[in-house]
Amino acid sequence: MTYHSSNLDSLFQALSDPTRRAILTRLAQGEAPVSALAEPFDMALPSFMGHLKKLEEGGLIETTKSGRIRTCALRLEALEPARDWIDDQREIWEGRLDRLEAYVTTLVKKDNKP
Amino acid sequence: MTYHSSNLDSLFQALSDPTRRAILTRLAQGEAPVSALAEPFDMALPSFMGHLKKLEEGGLIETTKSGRIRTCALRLEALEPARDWIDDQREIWEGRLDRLEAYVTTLVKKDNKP
DNA sequence: CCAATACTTAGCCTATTGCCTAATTATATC
DNA sequence: GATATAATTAGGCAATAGGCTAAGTATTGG
Repeated sequence: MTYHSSNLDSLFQALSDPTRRAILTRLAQGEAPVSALAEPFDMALPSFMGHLKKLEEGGLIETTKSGRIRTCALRLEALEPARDWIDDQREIWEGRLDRLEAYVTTLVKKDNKP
Repeated sequence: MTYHSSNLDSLFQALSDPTRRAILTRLAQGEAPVSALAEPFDMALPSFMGHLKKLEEGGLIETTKSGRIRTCALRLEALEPARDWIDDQREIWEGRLDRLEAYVTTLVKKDNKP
């Protein structure tokens, strides 16, 4: 059984921290340099950079450095695989119900045709 | 700034492991006892139980014990907050674009009415 | 009642996470 | 060219994660 899909690991992992989700929400309003991003957080800069690194590993942000300023931008499309996985679960679940329904229907038909 | 929302933490955390996602996918097809669930995984039972515990903490499964058998069932609705959070990000993003669009429209109007 | 079954608990191990401070490096700015 | 600014690197620390084995507790079937 192949139950690994490396992207979802780092993606969900990146989303599992409130600081990181807050960063994403901030970036959903527009890109920003590291220091401006970090400002609202009561955290040393290296710690904050660690979060940015996790977000980048998860593909959720993209950063570019120009001069001494590194600018961070959201990569919204990176959320798609997460959303898709969640939707897939519902589909499997609903598939299950459909099958159960089909099965029950079969039983009823048998009952009505003895 | 309140950037904490404890549920999403444990929810995304629970989803960040391939073994746990595989368990959920299995459960989307129907509930199952622990040992049957564990069978496909090359892992000691206590380790596997650790994953079940994480899933339960994230609200993703519900377990009930009857006799010596513990049955696990998926709680699909627990995925909603994750899905909602993801959708919210897109909305914020789109809101940002709308505002930009409105701004550009304003500029154009100004240009056309000197 | 005895043994097999199905978990549970306890304890140990290594790697990762999340946070820190201090020191460096690389630009700007005066 | 000296100094401030923006980020980075290095290293340390406690807690959590994810795995293990071994031993313990209920239940159930013979």
